[in-house]
Amino acid sequence: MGFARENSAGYLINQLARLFARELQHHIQPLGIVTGQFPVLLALWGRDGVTQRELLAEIDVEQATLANTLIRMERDGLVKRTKHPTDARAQQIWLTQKALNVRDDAYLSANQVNQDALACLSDDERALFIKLMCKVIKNMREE
Amino acid sequence: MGFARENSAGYLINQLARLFARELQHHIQPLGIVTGQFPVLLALWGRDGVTQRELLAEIDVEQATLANTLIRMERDGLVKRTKHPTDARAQQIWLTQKALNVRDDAYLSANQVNQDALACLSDDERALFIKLMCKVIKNMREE
DNA sequence: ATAATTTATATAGCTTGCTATCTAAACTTG
DNA sequence: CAAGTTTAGATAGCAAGCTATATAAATTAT
Repeated sequence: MGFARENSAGYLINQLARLFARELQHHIQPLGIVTGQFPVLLALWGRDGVTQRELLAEIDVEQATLANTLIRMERDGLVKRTKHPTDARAQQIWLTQKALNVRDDAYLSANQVNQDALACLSDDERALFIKLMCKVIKNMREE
Repeated sequence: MGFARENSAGYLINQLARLFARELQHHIQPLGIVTGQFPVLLALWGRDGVTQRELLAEIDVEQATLANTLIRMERDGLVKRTKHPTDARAQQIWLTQKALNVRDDAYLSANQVNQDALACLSDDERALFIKLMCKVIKNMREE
């Protein structure tokens, strides 16, 4: 019995995730945003004015992680929060102009990173790679 | 121009990495080890008594990350460090009996997690998935 | 042999993620 | 309506990663 890193899905995925994160970081740093803010921005670019809970439903992180990310995003001038009109516990989260301004460049960056990373694959391989990842994610979520 | 999370390699890989880490965490927690220690243990189970620099050469993290991981491993009774006989700057890193004892169970855990995660794939798909990941990693390392 | 450089490791300070727990408001229910 | 429960968010505290910088020993070069 042994364990070979080069054939361990978990090991490889960890490597990949860090390589992607680093690459994206380099691309979006000039925009004044960081990787952890990306999924939040994606959701809010779709629709803002939502509560933290509604936002959470669209993002695959724990509530505490999102809460902390929002604190940093507010600090960085990416979102503003207002009291919810009817629920005193809740808040509404709004994008600032700064966050709206970087939207297109952020999309471009993310697409570029994905494209460069997968440039070594054929079209078929790329599609298959995505498909396999989705399959495994689904499987692991069900476990 | 848009951006679809479900088709973004980076997004999916981040998801996957977190799912794998969480799963492995659950499996190895009873052994008294945590995920970040795994690569270090793998290397040291192969050969211990090495310096931090030699260890670093086998592990894909930054020097500072390894240094901090070693501090926690020492705290957790997994490694001991002795002065290097001829180089006063360096140290030699040794596994404790505790670390040696969990080796087989740790291998089993990691293999189990990989197997469960990829259980939804056929043998061909599994092999291909691993191959594609290696290819992309290699590509990203070269960039 | 001294000065300059490189090497081995540590430390500071940050982000992103996690679990667990707290507070306060809003519901539910007897 | 008061008591109990659920919900919305915040907070504490940790791990694992990063970059940047510090320190001290070793090596190289003058």
